[in-house]
Amino acid sequence: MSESIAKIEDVARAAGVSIMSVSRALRGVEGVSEATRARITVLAAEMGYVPSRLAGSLAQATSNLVAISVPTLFDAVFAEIVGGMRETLTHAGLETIIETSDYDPAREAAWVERMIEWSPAALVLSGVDHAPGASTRLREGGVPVMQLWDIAPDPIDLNVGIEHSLAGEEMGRHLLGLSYRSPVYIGIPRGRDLRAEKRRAGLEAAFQEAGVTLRDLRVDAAPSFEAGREGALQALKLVPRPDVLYFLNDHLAFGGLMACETVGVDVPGEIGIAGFNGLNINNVLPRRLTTSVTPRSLMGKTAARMLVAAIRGVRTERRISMPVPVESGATTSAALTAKAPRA
Amino acid sequence: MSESIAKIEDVARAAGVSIMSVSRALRGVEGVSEATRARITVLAAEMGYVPSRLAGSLAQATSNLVAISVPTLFDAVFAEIVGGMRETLTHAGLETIIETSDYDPAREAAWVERMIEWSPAALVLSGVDHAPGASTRLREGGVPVMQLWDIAPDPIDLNVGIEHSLAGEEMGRHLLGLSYRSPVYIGIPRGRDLRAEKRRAGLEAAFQEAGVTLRDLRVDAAPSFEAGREGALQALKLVPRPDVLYFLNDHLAFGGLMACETVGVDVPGEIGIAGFNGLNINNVLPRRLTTSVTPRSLMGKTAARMLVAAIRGVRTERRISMPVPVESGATTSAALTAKAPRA
DNA sequence: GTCTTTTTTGTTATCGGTAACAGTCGCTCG
DNA sequence: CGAGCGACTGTTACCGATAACAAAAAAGAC
Repeated sequence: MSESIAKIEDVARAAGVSIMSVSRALRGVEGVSEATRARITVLAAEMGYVPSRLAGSLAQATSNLVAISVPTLFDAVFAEIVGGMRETLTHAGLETIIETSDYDPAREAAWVERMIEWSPAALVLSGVDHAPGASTRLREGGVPVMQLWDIAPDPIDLNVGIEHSLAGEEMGRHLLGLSYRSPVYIGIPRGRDLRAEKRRAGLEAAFQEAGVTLRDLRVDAAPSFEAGREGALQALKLVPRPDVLYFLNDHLAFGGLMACETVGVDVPGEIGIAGFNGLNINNVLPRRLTTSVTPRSLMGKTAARMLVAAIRGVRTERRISMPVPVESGATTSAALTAKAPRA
Repeated sequence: MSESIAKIEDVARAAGVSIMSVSRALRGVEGVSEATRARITVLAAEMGYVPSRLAGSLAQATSNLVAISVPTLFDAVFAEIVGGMRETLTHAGLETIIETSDYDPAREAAWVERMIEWSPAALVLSGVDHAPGASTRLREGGVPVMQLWDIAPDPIDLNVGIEHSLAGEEMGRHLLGLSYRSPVYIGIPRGRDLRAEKRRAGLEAAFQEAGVTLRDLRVDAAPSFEAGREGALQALKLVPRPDVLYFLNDHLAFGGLMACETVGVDVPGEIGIAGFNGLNINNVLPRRLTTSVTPRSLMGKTAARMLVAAIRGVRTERRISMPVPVESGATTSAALTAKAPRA
């Protein structure tokens, strides 16, 4: 009970020293003899002394908080990115505070405002498309900012990610190479997931170059299994019937794959399926998804390292674009005969 | 540039009032005329004034931080629980700070120590089994504590969750009712996921009552799809061959289901499969998993509401145990003939 | 029109630490 | 043997707000 009220002053009095000595001793800062440091450390532990981060951070005008904003945690992708960051950050003595913006730039902007009030050690945003106010605010603040998951032409500060349009393009070329000529993109309504739109655009560009038109199918739902299932069911009814479906991501692709299985459409015999991310669900599927493999954990780890460096005043590279190789699975195939566009 | 240094004093000077008036005006607290409040608000916005939470929280001896510890975010289950909490908490003006303990009580305990330094508004822990030190520390602090996901006989403070042993028991009875007599539990090594162990124990108890012995199969891997796949492959080689597999959770169960499909074992014709959680992946599977449906989002929401009440000094119920109904899917069936134990 | 009340505004002390500077003390060095 | 130096330890002045109380101004009461 007396524990909860022990403050640095009490420890100082008990040890017969000034509070500065206690402060120095407990922080592991130079300027105290080992003898007194030991005495103080023991005493502090005995008294159950808990230093106040609030006071400490206030005095030092900066905290050890790293604020991270992700669209959602339901998606394993962001969980993995955050997971990749955490280890490095925790190791560096940084605390992480997480926000889910639900793909809403306004929410993200509001969060930025709130976070700045905490004098964070750094801010991490997902993507590079922010509400106008947020970017301005971030550029002028002295806080290190990391933009993750996407690549910006002129990042606010630090930037680690992948070129989504390029990933889409490469997948497009890959599918073209497999002779697909009637592709359909299946995603959620325009503007919700901007990175997905970039991939779609890349895919479209690749196909367009070969004179092939990409059709669009939007399902108004959360970007998960069910949306993919729904999208696939609708796509199968399209006339002319598509020969390949490019899903927003692996979750949707999996839902689509299951839908095909349910209604008895052979994959890749009758139709091809491609996703995005290379989730680990792929490791157990009887038929691996064709997908682009994103380096999620590595991305997080790299970003965290850069941040720690930046926080410590060391400036490293500012912008890292990571490759997103296409992984050819068993849900697409070049062996099809009926692949000429029937349009 | 001057923006980043504007402090309450500057706003006060600019508005020609004392800093207390500014403080009151901006916090929406009583004690300022609407006229001056309006003037101050505008001025503060113009000057880009950002109040310091560090200073504010220090002065008020409490912050608006709610610290949440979950084993992992990779598991959609915890993402959903946290998601359920967030909305309510954010709405109440509370910030959430998340830790992943990776199922390690020592890490959780260390985190508790670190978090207390922030004078959080509340602490949320997953499960009810903590390192001895942590519990003590938490009981004596004046901070509201919520234990989530599991039910404790004597919670530290607040407690919302499900009875895992009961969930296991009910599944056991359900499987018994379907005439299964040679069950195998597939999980990760003992002691890693304590809730899973309780479910297993419940299942075992139910079967034991009918004179049936439960066999154990442990896969030393992360509790995900792959572990289930691996476990199922091993289980299929057991002699006598099991007639039903109870997986640690739906992730593993799905991996197991896929493994069976891959090697051509008919489910539920040759073997039954049951999981735990009722994940949404179930909504797209051609063959729905038999599972126990956990109220994850509701659990989070309920917990958040109780916490907000507690933080505001209102005491509500302290302990809520939620039901976990068995959902009979298409991966188990009573129609089997070869279900007599061959042991 | 004077005396209360009530509302609005300001003052002072404090929250729990840390930075920067100022002593102290014991030794080494010339 | 006193100056000079390095290793400790202490003092003072904040960090940027809020609580509690005090004072001044406005609104009512009679």
